[in-house]
Amino acid sequence: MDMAVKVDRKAAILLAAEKLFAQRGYHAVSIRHIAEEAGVPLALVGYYYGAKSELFYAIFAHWNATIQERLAALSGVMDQAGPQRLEAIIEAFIAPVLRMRASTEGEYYALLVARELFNATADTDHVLRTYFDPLAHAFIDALCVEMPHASRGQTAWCYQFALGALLHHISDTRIERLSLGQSAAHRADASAMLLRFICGGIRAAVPHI
Amino acid sequence: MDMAVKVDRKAAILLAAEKLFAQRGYHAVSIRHIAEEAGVPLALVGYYYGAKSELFYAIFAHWNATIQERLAALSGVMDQAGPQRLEAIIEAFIAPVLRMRASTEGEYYALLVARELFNATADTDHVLRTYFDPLAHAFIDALCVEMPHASRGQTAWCYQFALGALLHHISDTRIERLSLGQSAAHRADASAMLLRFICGGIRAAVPHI
DNA sequence: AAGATGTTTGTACGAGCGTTCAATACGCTT
DNA sequence: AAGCGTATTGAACGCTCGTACAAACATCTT
Repeated sequence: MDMAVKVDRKAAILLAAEKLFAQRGYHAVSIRHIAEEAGVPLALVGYYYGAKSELFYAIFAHWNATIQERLAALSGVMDQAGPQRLEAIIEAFIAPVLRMRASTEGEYYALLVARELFNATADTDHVLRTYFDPLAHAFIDALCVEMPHASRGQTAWCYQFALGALLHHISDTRIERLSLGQSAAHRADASAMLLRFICGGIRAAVPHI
Repeated sequence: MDMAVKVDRKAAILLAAEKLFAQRGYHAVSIRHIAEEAGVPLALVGYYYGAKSELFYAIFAHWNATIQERLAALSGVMDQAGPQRLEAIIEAFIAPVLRMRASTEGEYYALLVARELFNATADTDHVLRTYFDPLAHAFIDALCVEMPHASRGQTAWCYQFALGALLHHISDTRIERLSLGQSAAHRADASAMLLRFICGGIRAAVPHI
């Protein structure tokens, strides 16, 4: 007669870890804090995920499918050529991230990625290399195909510039007060602006033929 | 007869804190670690700087003069108009940071700023508002003057995109392996590329008249 | 010589950390 | 009912953390 649904406590722990790691950073969050957020006893965290670092890795392993989707979307774009293909490539680069950031399920994962991709330390280097280097290489490859006159060094720089703009946009908390409250009217346009910013930036950064 | 020079241990502590905070993040660094890096006993850190958070604040207070210099350089640029003034504004925005990142004195401070400006948490919010919001407002103001057809919301977005590209470039550690070793030949051009990227991005992001 | 002022140090405290483990409760097949 | 593998729990371990403090030392004025 208990109306309470059987909740997946293992998933609740992962979700709580995602949220807290994203908000405060790995080292600022304790396992006790995660357990409290998830509503489970302390020892259950270790029971399911082992050490704290393994819990951290489990978050990225859990979302790995979304990276595969992004790779698939990119190769779909590269199958056909066209005058606006750079826009399509960048769209495939930023749209899934922005969508995830706006969703309730992936909100904190997107924030966490922005955090950890940006501040690469010795701890997070493994995650970066395993999950995100392939993605980066795929997009840089695409840029090289799209702009044959550019060297890989140049396209790699462009990718990093674009990634920086995207990630900072993802984890931004200042736009409201920097725009003196006038950004709310344009928030819906932010994705389109970012797309134009990155494409225009790339075209201006690489010397034309 | 001691040949050892009298070293400024207070400065050594600040320098060590700068380096370690920049490399590993505030919460991952202990005061004992800082003391060891500076070559002083543990208690001396607290004697000079008080609590750990105050040591953190002291770093930004110490470098505050460089922010004033950046503000002065910007207002110097805004004094005269011209067709390439956007380039001059962005140059005033990124050049001091890149120069500082390349120097031996300011290397870790630049890294630390990139870290903490990006990952704004409750801890660092005070630093962000006190030292870097005025700088951001000044550059957004300049962008509004340069592009009167754009709203402040739009220029604020542009500023954030540009800041993201700059900060990620500052703290980048992946470019070497992402470019398959071909970036070294272009590293000297990185500043110029970033300048063109940001200016081209801004011009493409905001609708023309 | 004596004292005052600022530096330096070893040490200790309480709190919180990650991790472990034996003990218990549960859900299922036999 | 008994057995068994999984889930769950409270308690404890050893350790490191930030911070405080009194004692020792240096330097300089009186």
